Amino acid sequence: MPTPEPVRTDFRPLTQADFAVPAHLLARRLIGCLLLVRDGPDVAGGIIVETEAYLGIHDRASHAFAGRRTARNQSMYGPPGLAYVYFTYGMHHCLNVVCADVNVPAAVLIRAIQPTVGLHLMQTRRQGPLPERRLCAGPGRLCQALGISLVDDGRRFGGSRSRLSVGMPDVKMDNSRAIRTTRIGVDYAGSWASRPLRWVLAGSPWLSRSPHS
DNA sequence: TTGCAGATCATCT
DNA sequence: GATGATCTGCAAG
Repeated sequence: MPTPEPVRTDFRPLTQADFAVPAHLLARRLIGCLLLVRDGPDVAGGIIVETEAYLGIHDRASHAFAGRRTARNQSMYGPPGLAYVYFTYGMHHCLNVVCADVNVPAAVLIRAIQPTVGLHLMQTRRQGPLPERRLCAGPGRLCQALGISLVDDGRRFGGSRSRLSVGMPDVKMDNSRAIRTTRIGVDYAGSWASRPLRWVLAGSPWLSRSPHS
């Protein structure tokens, strides 16, 4: 019989102004923030420990490279503070936070969280039991654990009663250990592949991959 | 611990 | 028809 954890909703949600910054700044800012996803009475989420910035039309690794605008990526062109959720490899969803400005297709991919809220629910969704460090370590795993799918594409990150919310916890994690590394899985992107646009909380056991592997 | 192959399908060319 | 902002299990070292 699992012990229910307290549901923490005591945090300051980020506002549209917080999201209206370039992706590399938001990627840094999100490290240490709390991400929560509600599903009726259920809540799941945790502390963001790994992000990647996708800068826009000049970023070869971005879905919006060269101004590409399709049915899939149109959320990227929306106002800051939307979710851009896409489906890939035939089985995985990935969650991004749209930032910058309307018609500027920049976004931050959430790659890993330290799960803190709704652990039992996340284990169920992931068909666990799994070691906690594998529960939300990777963009696909994270979406599965949080129950995120294409129905969340274009949804707004709102206040603590919204389905999606992200914000500063009342006791903010020390993110002075946030460091930059290169992004994962974008080897095809030429010189953009070697740009340090991935942020991780150094030494965190919850990362999808260590910075030096 | 590391590396590879297979799964599986929306999206784009 | 090819590909991918991935994950998993298994085999090899």
